[in-house]
Amino acid sequence: MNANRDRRPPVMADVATKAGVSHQTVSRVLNDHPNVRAETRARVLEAIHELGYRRNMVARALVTRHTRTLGVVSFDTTLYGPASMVYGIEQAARAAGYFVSMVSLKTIDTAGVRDALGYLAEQGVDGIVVVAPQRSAAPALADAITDIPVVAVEGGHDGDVSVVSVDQVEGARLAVRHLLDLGHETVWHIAGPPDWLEVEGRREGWRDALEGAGRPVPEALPGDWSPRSGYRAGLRLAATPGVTAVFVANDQMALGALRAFAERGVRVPEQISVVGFDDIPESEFFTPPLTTIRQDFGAVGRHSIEVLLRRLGAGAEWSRERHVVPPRFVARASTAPPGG
Amino acid sequence: MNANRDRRPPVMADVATKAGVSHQTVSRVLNDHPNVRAETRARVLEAIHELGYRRNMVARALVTRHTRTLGVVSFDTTLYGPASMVYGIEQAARAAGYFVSMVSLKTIDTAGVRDALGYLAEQGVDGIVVVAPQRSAAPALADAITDIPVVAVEGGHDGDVSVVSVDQVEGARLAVRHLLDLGHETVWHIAGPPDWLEVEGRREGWRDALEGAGRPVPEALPGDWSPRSGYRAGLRLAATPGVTAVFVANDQMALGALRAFAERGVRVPEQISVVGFDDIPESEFFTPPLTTIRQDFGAVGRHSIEVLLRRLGAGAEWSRERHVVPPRFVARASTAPPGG
DNA sequence: GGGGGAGATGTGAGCGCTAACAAAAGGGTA
DNA sequence: TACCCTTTTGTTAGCGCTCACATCTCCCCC
Repeated sequence: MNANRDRRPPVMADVATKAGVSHQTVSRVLNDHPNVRAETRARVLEAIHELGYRRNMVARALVTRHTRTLGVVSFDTTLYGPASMVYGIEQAARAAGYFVSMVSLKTIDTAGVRDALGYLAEQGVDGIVVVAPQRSAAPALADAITDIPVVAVEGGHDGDVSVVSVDQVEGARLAVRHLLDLGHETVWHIAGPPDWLEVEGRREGWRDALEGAGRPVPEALPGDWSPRSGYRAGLRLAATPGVTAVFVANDQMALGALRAFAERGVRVPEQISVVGFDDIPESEFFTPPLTTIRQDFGAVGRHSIEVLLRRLGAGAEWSRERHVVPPRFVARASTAPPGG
Repeated sequence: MNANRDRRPPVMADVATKAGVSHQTVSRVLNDHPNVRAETRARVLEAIHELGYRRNMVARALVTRHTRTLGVVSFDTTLYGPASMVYGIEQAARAAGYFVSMVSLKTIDTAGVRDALGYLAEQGVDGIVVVAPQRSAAPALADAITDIPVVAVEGGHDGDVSVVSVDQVEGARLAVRHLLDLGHETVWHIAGPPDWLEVEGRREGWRDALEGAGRPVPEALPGDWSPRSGYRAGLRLAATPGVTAVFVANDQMALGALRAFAERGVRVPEQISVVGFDDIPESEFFTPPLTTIRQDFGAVGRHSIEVLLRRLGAGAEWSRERHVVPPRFVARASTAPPGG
C-alpha cells in the first residue's frame, strides 16, 4: 500500500507518471483548475493517494512568490492578553487559509522587533502582525521592511502601519464613571508598567473621566501587571485614609489588591470598591467577583487579519487603517456605593 | 541610499554583480564558508548592505531540503498550561536557530491533529511538537507522517513518537501525601475533563496515595478545568459532611472551589484544606493563597526541543525517548491540619 | 464538410538558491 | 624551474513547482 519506501518523498512528476499525464495536469488538479476532465482528475487523485504524495509548498512558494504564511511577533505570550490576541490572530489567519509563524519576544525593544521582522521577511511571510503594546516597539515598526505589509495590534500609530486596538481610554472611562455614578468622591488608580500604550490609555481615560466630573485626581500607584505589584499597591491604599474606590489597570493586579485589602481587614466592596481591566476567566471567581472591563481579544485578532489581508489584496493602493474595538463594562460584586 | 526602488527585491545575482564576484561567492559569504578572502568578503557584505539584500530562505529551503522551521500543534493556547508550553517551546526553538509555525486547535480530535500534521508537512517543517494532552490525539500521532520527526508533549506513548511530560502521578501523590501528613483522614478530588491524560494521571496519583495509606477513596467530582466547574464542585463538597481536604486538578477550579466555600461560610484552611495543581501566577494571591503543585513548563518546552533536535541530527538510527519532568510541591496557606 | 473556437493536455523555461565540480591563483619544496 | 598542493573563485546543474504558451481534440454550425 505505501510505495514510499524510497529515500525521497514522491514529487509531482511521480504522480504524473503513475497517472499517465503530465506534471502540469497534476498541478492543475491540485490547484482546482477548471479545465481538467473529471476522469483525468480522478486518475490523478488516485495516484496522489496511492503514492501518499504531498505537495511541496516550498517549491510552490518559490515561484508564486508568496507563502500563505503570516508572521506574528508578540511579547510574552504567557500573559493572558497577548496569549488571547495571538490565539485570535492564529484562528482568523487559518480560517483565511494562512499559516502563522510565531516569534515571541522576551522583551520588546527596538532591536528585538527589528530582528524579528527581518527574520520573518527572510522566511518570506506575506504579511506580519505585530502585537506591540509597548511604546519602544514603535520606532522599529516605523522603518519596518517596506515591502511587507505590517499591522500593529495595540501599537502606536507611527509610520505606514495600520493599527487595530481596543479603546483603552474609553474602557477606563467606563470604569471610572461607574464608580463615580455609585457616588464615590474620586477614584484611585493602580497603573501598569510605564512604556505600555495600554497603560497610558487607561491612565488617560481615568484622569479624563475624573477631570470631566470635576473631581480631584490622586496620584497613580505604580504596578507591573503582576499580582504581586497589585498587592503592594493595595497595601499602600489600605493604609491611605479616604480611599473608597480603585480602578486597577488589569485583573491580575486587582487580585493582588483584593488580597492586600483582605489581609488588612478592608472589606470589598463595603469599604473599598475595585474595578479591574481585561476580564480574565478567573475574575468572576475572585473574592469578591471582580467588576471589570472586558476586552474582546478575539475580535482584535480577527480585525487585524482582515486589515492585513485587505492590504495584501490591495497591492499598491492601500491606505493606513485604524480599527478600534470597543471595550465592555462587566458588573460584578466588587463595587458598591461608598460606605457599603 | 536605497537602490531597491525597483519592483522586485534584490537577489543574490544583483549582489554578485555589484561586488564584482560570482553569485556563488556571495552564497559562501552568507554561509560563512571559510575559504573566502577577507577583502572579498568585505566587498560582498558592503554590496549586501547597500542593496538591502535579504536572502530568500524559500529558495534556500528548496535545495537544502530543510526549512529550519518546526511545527507546533497545540490545543487552546488561551489556557495557562498550553500557553506556557508553547512559549517554552518557541523560546527553545529560536535559541536553537529554528522558527516555529503554529497551529492552535479548538478541539483535539483525531482528524484535527491529522490535518494539522498534514499542513505542517506540506510546509516542509523539519520536525513537529504536538502538545497533545488528550487521549484522542494519540491515534493521529500513531500513524503520523513517517518521514517527519514528531515529539509529543503531555501525550500518550503510542507509535514512534517520543514523549516529554510532567510527572502528573507524582504531582498528585505529593499533594495527597501532604494532606494526609497534616492528619486528614482522606482527601476528596475535583477532577478535570475526561479524556485528558493529565486528568488520568492526577486521578491515579490521588487514588494511589490514598490506597497506599489505606484510606477510603471518595468518588471524584467532575470538572472541566474552568473556575465555574470548580465552583459547582465546591458547592457540592460544602454540602457534604465530613469533607476536610480536597485535591483539585488545577488552580482555576481550585479558585472556583475557594469561592464556593467562601459563599457557604466554610473557612479555608480551618474547615477544609485545598491543594491545586499548576501554580499559575495568580495562585499566590488567592484567598487564601493556594497550596499547589508547580509544573515547570519552560523545562518541558526545552526538553521537547532537545529531543526533537537530537532526533533531527540522528537521521535514521534514533530511538523513542521518554522524558519526565518532576513537579514541585508549593506550600501556601490553603492547607492546615483538620479542625483548624 | 470544413473552419473556428472552446476545452483538455503537454512543453519549456525559470523562480533564487546551494552542491559539486572545474579552474585559476598562489607558495613551498626538490 | 617544474611540480604539487592548498586556497580562492567561477561554472553548471538542478531542487519541485507554476506560468505562459503550444498543441491537440472534439464538437458545433453555417
